[in-house]
Amino acid sequence: MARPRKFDEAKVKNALRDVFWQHGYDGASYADIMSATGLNKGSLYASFGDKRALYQHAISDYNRENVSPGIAMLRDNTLTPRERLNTFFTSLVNAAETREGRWGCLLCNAAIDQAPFDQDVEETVSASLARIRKAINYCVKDTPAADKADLIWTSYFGGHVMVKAGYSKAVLKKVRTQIVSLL
Amino acid sequence: MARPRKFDEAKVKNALRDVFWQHGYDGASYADIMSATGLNKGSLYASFGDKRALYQHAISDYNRENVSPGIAMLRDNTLTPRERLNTFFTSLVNAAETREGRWGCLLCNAAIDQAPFDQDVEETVSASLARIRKAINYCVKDTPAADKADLIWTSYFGGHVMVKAGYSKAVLKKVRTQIVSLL
DNA sequence: ACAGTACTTGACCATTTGGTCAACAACAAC
DNA sequence: GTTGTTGTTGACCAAATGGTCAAGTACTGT
Repeated sequence: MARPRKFDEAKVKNALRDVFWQHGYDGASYADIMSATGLNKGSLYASFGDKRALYQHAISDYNRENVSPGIAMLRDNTLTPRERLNTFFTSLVNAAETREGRWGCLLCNAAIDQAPFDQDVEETVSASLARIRKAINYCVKDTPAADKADLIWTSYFGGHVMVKAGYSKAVLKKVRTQIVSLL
Repeated sequence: MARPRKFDEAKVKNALRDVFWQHGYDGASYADIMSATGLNKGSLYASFGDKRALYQHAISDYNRENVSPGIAMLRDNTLTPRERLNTFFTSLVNAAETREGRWGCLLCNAAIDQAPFDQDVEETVSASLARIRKAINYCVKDTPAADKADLIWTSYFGGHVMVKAGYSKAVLKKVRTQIVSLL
């Protein structure tokens, strides 16, 4: 059954996600991708397809490893809605002070620089945003903020724009406080 | 005193702003820029500088022509705060259904795809975001939403992410309703 | 040991990228 | 009309881009 793969697929996918997360689609060249994954173009093409396909893999990976845990937390009934929202927006506060944080949110980045030019990306991204929207809705549905779910939702992504713009932790903390005070 | 310029500087700057607004920094090639402005590289270099400088001009133009009027409106005391916020978020609703609207917000786009890699862009963009923040603060300072200004602020930019992701008018209308209901 | 198969490598390709420059053109001052 | 200055043009460049492929390699099954 032929020569086995030399690389760890999960690690390569993580590396792929990180490169695109950090540099965006246009900003990530094959030079970047190759050095991040440790594979060269031939192998990448054989295993995953062209650059667009690599990007899609990156988004899928982000959904699985970064988005889904957040959604699960928002739906975790062992915590109060307030605790859940607080945790959710704390990830934003922390983003403002870590190196990875400055990468922002891959969904947000993809929405802005690729969704208008690639229908597959648009669909994947908006589906994922919709999942988050529903999770927030679920989280606040029995609270005084039940009718403000979409406001909370958009504000989360707006916060990621602020992180990318270089705003400090303090500003994001204010946003978190104001969100939590809704319920 | 020598040969006069053949082009209308204001028109060229508008064209410049639109190209970068629509395609982003990396996405806009000189081919795009030349056909949009009607000038060729030599003239662009002589008049404005390199590509980075062109981008800076685009952001300045956006600030002057697109951001400042909104800020003036938010500070217009002849309107009620509710009217002002409603108008501000209506621009978001309208964005969701026009072609230009799908370009999103240039500040938002610049924050995401260039701010982390270009300190000048970061400074220009975050200064502009700060102006908007102050205007919203001013607008709501004597209302029940006085302590929710930053929430309104981030939510506005989050809304632009949704527009880019392809969300319909209906969703943005919900956000607007929820914002206005804060005061 | 051999053959078959799948993975890996790096050289190679056409195209596009941002950027430069020498030649030319159009005006103002005299 | 001549001169000096500035604007415009398009050919040109090196570097980088995404993508391909023939050759070599490492494993499995027999």
